[in-house]
Amino acid sequence: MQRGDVVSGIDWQTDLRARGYRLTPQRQLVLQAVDTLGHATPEHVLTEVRRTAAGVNISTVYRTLDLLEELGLVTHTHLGHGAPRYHLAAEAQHVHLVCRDCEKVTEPDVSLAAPFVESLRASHGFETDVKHFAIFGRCADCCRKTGPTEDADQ
Amino acid sequence: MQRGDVVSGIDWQTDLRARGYRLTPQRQLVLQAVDTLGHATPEHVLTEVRRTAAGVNISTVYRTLDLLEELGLVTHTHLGHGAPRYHLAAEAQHVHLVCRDCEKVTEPDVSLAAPFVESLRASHGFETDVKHFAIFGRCADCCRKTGPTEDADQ
DNA sequence: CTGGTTGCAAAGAATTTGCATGTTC
DNA sequence: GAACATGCAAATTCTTTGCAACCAG
Repeated sequence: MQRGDVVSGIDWQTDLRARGYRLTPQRQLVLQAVDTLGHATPEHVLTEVRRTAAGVNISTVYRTLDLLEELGLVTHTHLGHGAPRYHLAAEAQHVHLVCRDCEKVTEPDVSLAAPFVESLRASHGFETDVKHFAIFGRCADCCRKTGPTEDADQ
Repeated sequence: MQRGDVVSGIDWQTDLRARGYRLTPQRQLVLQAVDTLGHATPEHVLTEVRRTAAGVNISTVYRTLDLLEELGLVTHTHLGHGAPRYHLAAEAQHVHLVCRDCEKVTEPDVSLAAPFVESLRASHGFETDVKHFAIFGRCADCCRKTGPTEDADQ
């Protein structure tokens, strides 16, 4: 799956209509922006969309993101405090390591979490939604700067 | 460490004063409420505090939670969408499994995540803050009700 | 007494909603 | 042309801030 494949594909447009929704420029642009930006906030998406269509309103972005999520095209992740981050569902196969100091986000492949996901299933019958998964801590760079594990758990 | 030990202890009160802060009824009550309630929102804390002291203001709760966090007495966790949840730092030795359907929170011991934390350290030099860690998915009960893994990753 | 704290009200930031107008099918 | 979408403004929700009155040390 490559960047752009989902957005330009007609599958989702067909599905959209099949459910009684309509295809609008705003919906195409929002989906495009989510694809282009990576984990973007609604505000980011708005800014990107407005580069093409200046009149688009923030409430349309919120409504459209909800719709695209309902259609299964995008998902959101909570990276902490602020606004939720949206990305294409198709490219969500990574976990998010968020540094508490520099706020950098690293995205290792989801397979890294597989043993952990499996242990949760075995011990608690819990089916982990890795797409919604954010992991907080301190990145390697910041560990080096701030000194060793001054506050880390474990 | 038992419930109440931190709140009634004089260590934090000494530390508070040593840093030039003052001991007020509001601060004691907020700390007490955090202890009593478990993972509570600021709004929950306010309600609990007002059972004893009706005049306390929400902004005092926010300010006090920030202060207690700075002192290392409480921490907060993001369980998803809504407001952050506060609990005593001393009793934070668990991870949070949050069910996307029923929103129930299960709190298995932090040791369950130890191998995963270790693998992140080894592969990315990332020091995971297990206290800030929320894991989304579907709990065993909801898996049973809704049918098998209709949407789980992996 | 002196400066840290609080309550109150107003300001912000993020998100949602009502509704008239506009657009897709 | 009818129903769905959008833009706009107002309402919500959550949190922060300015400031005068208050109170802990």
